[in-house]
Amino acid sequence: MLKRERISNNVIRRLPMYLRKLDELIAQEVDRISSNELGRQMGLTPSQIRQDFSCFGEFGQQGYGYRVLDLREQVARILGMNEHLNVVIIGVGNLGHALIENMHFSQLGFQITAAFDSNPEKIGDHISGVTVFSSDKLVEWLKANPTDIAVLTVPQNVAGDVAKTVAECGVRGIWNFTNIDLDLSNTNVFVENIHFSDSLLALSYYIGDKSRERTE
Amino acid sequence: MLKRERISNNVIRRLPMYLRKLDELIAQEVDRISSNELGRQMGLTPSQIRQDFSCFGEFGQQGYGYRVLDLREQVARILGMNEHLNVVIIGVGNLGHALIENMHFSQLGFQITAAFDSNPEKIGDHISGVTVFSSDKLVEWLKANPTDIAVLTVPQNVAGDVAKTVAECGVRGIWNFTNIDLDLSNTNVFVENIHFSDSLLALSYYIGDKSRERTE
DNA sequence: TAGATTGTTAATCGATTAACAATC
DNA sequence: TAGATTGTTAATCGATTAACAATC
Repeated sequence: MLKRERISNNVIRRLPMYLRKLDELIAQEVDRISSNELGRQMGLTPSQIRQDFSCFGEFGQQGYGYRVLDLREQVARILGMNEHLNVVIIGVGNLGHALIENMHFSQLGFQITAAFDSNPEKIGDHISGVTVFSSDKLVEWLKANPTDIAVLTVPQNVAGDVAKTVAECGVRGIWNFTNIDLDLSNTNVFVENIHFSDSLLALSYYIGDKSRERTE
Repeated sequence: MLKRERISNNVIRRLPMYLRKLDELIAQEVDRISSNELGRQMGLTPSQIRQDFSCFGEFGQQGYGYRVLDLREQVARILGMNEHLNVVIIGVGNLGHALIENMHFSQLGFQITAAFDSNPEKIGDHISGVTVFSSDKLVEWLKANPTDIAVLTVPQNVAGDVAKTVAECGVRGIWNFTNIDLDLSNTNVFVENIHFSDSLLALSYYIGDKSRERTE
């Protein structure tokens, strides 16, 4: 029954994992799959899988399971992959460059509409079809071209200011690759962080000698 | 009381956040802080903070709070930042390059000992003091130089093989930047994933029109 | 129809929050 | 000493798992 409850973050974070697995199954030309088999392959319980999907609707068929193509389409839709969200890249250093070249934004349903950098040598460059503009033009450009997502791949020391700026220009989300926690609590902008060092330190913890946990 | 229970992933993932905040407080020359004030600044409850730290020992003082420097040192130790873990970078494309140049591995307590790439033009390069070797030398090199962490910034199509190789050579952790889920379930290697597209899709969900959640 | 598998409700498990005695 | 704040135990909340009637 379609309850309209708030969906937990844990569920949302599993959706892209389902998407990846479903794409894999499609590549293997698997037509249908049960929650049982999907759970086995993904290391989740069948219960959890059925609970997760049931947050969004009834995508399966009793006695049959889920049609892989249909389910994939539903997950993609829920994640907003059909909305052609506009993305700008701010900061075209190695990382910004890497994202433009290697992330398949368009395959995921996004369009990179522009990139910005403050280095005069980079302005006018075209990277995988994306034009690099001067950072000076950022505000003007955003006002003329409503943008959904700003990718923040700038140096730490300017991250806070740039975030504030793009928030004021009406972007709805910031994909933050800097290692600082942006404070945009007084705005409606959603911030998604990729904190590399947090991830590395967690890895470090997990491979560490567990005896170091306790001083005793 | 020092129970030796398994510490939950949620707690571990908060440790690097504490570290960042504590470094910030140190920069502001704050000497002591209560769980109350720390919670206010980080958006956590004081209870959670005290619970988190009490997993590892007794780091505070009743009636006083926590000494910022001491607490920072404890968190750093728990995360393994005093262990000088050895890191190799495999794949020196834009992303590998970006990590070598911009992540301050040594500040976090890691040493990058080598980088590897299959492109002959890159071999012999020095990036921020790190030498790029031929991928052909990887196995030989790892056998001669025990290595804790392999950073996987290679193209997707070789990721699985490279992961298997480094696992066999005895690395303890893989920092996986490819968009595939490595299957190393039959090894002791811990895999930490940075799945860019999962993160972007979650962002997309959260800025999306919530009415799209339900078909009805 | 019989078997399989969903969607959903109920039970369990774990994580967060609250409360408070211990103590600096 | 009195006030503040911890570390820890108990209570609550939420997420996962199990069970099962509905149904394809």
